[in-house]
Amino acid sequence: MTSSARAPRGATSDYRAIAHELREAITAGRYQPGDKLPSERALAEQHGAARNTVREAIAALRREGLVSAEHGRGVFVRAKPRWMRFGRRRYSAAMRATNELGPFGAEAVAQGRRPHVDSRITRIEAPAEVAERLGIVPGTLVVQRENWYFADDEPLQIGITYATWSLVEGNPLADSADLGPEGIYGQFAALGHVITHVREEISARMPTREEAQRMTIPDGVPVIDLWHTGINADREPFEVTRFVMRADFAALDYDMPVED
Amino acid sequence: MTSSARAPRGATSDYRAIAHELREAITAGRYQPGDKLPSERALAEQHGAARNTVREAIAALRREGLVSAEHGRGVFVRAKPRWMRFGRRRYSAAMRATNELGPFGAEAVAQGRRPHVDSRITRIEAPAEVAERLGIVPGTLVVQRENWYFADDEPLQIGITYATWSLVEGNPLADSADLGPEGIYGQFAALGHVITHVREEISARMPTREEAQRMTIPDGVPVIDLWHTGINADREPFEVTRFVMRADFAALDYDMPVED
DNA sequence: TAGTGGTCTAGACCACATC
DNA sequence: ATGTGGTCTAGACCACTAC
Repeated sequence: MTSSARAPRGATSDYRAIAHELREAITAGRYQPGDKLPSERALAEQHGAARNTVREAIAALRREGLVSAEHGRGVFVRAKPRWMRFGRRRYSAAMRATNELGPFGAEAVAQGRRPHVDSRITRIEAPAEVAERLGIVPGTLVVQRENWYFADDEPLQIGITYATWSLVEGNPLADSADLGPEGIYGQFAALGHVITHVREEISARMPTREEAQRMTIPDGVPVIDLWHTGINADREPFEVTRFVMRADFAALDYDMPVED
Repeated sequence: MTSSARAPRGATSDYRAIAHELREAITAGRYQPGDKLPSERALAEQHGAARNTVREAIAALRREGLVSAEHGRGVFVRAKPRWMRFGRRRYSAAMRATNELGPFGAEAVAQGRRPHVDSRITRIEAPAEVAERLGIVPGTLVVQRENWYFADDEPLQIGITYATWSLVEGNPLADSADLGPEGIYGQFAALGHVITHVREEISARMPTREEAQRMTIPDGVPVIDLWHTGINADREPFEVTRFVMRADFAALDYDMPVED
């Protein structure tokens, strides 16, 4: 690599070559998930490069989500996580009746992880994005139920549910974390809103700085940003939930008829 | 910033402060989409920092997708793109009958962009991921129809469709880019497979290095990775398509009944 | 030719993890 | 105390764009 200052660059570069070598070693299995890479200083010496150049290579691998740096410990090969899959059936009555943990808990347990949900319930004025989907005027009072979903104490997903205050007032939906065995859709059903359709608007993006911090999202991992609207038998929306999920553990799996 | 070498770091750092200032200027509108930021050297002088430190700040903004660097020209504020939305109805008979452009073309035209599709049709042995979804043995001959979708000559999406060779042999599906006015599902219908259900498996991830190059994906933009399976009236899968879409322009929008 | 971003060097000190 | 990654400096040359 000492030739780099003289040789033409462009198609290639030292840091790319180093990244390529490490990437290949990882995909070939010479470094296993969880393994520690040599230190930046060691790699620099091995390649006859400056430490900054090695850092460029590692930065590239981090962007790709292949490795993860831990301050003071080292750079580690990321494990390929198993995915939790969420689908249409999570809203069905059958799911509600048979499953006390909810779809998140069920998925987590199936993967041998310990689920745990934190809730924070407040009353706010509906933001535009919520009002639009609920068909109400922005500023109308709504309940906001913010749920953080953890697996083994690692926050993997946030879901913030909104419904008009006038609908939920007096119901556990308005102030209680415990919604009983039939969960959120059981309570809405008791209020006369049986979920029959859902609308799911899905996009993906990089996490905001705040999301990355609060959810401890590793480098190079996008989030799935999902707006979910619950719709009743009269085709009226009665509930909106925004999910933000780490894309490296979550996937969506829908099967649906082409026509209604 | 000259104090940085002496002041404790941790909660903050020079490059973070510079990134913060630029980020705020962008979100406040002092830099508009398309505007050029000051050069790295100018920013370094303004902040009394080394150029590398400014580059760290810009790297952070690039990861967030806020700015885009162009070699030899400068660093520019990225425009917030409008999204194309793809939903369930793209598979409906009504859509097929009324729309010659297909869902991609329709969306592009609606946004005032010029659509264009490149196709490459080959015959291959089914990869495991395809075979699994089609319910066939890996290695079975399948047609592979690789479509590149462009808007204003910018590649935004790839869709690779697979179907068993024995099914499509002799049909335009086997070798022709032109599938007639009713498109791909019209041809499958003619072969006795009317699409009645779809399964859509959705995940998001950073693009591979190759995808980023071939699709010219800017920094900090993830892709939506979608496996679509077409299912006929007998509940048999007959077609699989893998879509890879730039997440900064594509979104998915499904509405569906909770029960069949 | 001038100005831009891209890459690289050879150091330095700080903050964190581990023993 | 040692080793790790995190941040920073003050330079240098290369590659690309625009004039």
